[in-house]
Amino acid sequence: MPPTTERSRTSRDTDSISAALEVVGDRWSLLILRAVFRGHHRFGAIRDDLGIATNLLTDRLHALVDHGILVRVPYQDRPPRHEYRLTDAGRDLSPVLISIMQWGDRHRADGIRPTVLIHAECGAEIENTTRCRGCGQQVEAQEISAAETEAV
Amino acid sequence: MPPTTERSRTSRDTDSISAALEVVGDRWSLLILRAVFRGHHRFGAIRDDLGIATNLLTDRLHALVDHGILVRVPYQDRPPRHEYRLTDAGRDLSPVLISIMQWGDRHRADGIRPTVLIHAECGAEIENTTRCRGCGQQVEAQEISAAETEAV
DNA sequence: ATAGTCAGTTGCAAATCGCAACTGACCCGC
DNA sequence: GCGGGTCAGTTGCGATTTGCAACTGACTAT
Repeated sequence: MPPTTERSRTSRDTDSISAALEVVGDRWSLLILRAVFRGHHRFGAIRDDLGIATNLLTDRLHALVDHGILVRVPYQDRPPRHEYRLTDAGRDLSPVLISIMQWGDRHRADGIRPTVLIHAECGAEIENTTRCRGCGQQVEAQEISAAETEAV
Repeated sequence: MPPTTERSRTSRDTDSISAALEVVGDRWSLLILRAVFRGHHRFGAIRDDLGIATNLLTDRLHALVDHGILVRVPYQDRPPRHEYRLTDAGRDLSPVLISIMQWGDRHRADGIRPTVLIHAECGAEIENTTRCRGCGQQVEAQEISAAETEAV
């Protein structure tokens, strides 16, 4: 007999998008990570970059550390101070940030000029794409289906 | 004289990531879009897929329509009923969803098997990558810098 | 007439957010 | 050794947003 819960099971409980959004799906976490990607590693620098209330910043930083996205590394002893650095899992979020940025540039850019990312090693432009491993083509949402469910 | 505001300007006000997150940066919007991508186009279907409270679903759907991500199209007259379909801007969010999904599969998958997306036309696997337009290499976060700011 | 579906409203309690003020450990100049 | 400044937070509290549950209104089906 399958386990019976009070409420019927929804796909919210069982998939990786929801699991990811539990960690970075609030109003600040991705912005904090963006700040860290940009080189703001200290409490005050992130606060100044974002204008976030300090109690929220404290909470979010701790949560991101707990979830293994940031690490807190000391940079001086007296007084004890630390900075926040990305873990591998944190760095792996860069495609999320970049795809959001690209969408914003395309569909929300009201006079803001798009951010251009550069590959440090060769100076060319970086882009995020969703493509087919087989034919190499960039694919549109309509052409996507899932192995088990219907799409995405 | 430049316009003076009460609080100093932060990067939160001026970039496309924040602009995008204003639209899809809450706890439900991306999950709703995922449901629509999966083929749930009607109020009840989305509600059942997500287990979301109906007042919130009403709000979010209206907001997504207002922001041009969904359209409300009638599918019957008596009683008047509509379904929610993706606009081009909405479909362009698929890379965001896919990159989040891939991250979740890599870093949050506790026994959940990863979702595999298939290119309908050729049957091969779809993946989201961040790569350099010049050298074609897939790039890591460390290798990225921005044209004007420091990174991402 | 009665029940059921669908797409919401409405009311209200609980959780979260955001501002502002405050703390505590320390450094620096004098 | 005292006042002023920095840094990284806490604490208090009102405002906003969520989440649950009950209810409504337009219809269909039996």
